[in-house]
Amino acid sequence: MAASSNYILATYAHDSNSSGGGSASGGSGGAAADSEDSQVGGQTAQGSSSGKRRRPPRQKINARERYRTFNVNAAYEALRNLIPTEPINRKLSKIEIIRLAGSYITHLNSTLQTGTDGQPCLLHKYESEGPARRISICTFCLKTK
DNA sequence: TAGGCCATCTGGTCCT
DNA sequence: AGGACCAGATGGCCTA
Repeated sequence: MAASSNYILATYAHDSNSSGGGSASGGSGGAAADSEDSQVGGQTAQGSSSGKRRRPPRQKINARERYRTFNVNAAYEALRNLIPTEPINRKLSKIEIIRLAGSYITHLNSTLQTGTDGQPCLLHKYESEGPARRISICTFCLKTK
């Protein structure tokens, strides 16, 4: 990740102050990289009789979007670092990060409410709802210490 | 090989 | 007008 972050910052800086040229397409990735596609007119263009309608150049916009995505990923990483897992460096997908963060917050809240760290979620649910109709298992309650 | 996950591009919309 | 944000499309990588 570190390498790619440098890459993103570099390409963002580059694309921001240069207008032309370099294809910024990194290794992976999808659609037509910042190419001449940013000037479309031509053949399939809608209508215009005199042809050659130029779209605004996309390089700068694409670079901004990459930089924005980079920041989003940095936030995911920061959030991920707050979630205890076993093993500690286990790879989590983005959706897992969000879901686990939610249940971890719930777990911490239950710990605060009950004043115990021994299966607080179960206890909290019991205290607030009476005898539970459904037993829900909290991942973080099950963790061995 | 199918499915999940991800990065990137792109066009649209909203905001400053 | 330009930037931020978002969602859809696309294609690559990885794993079961």
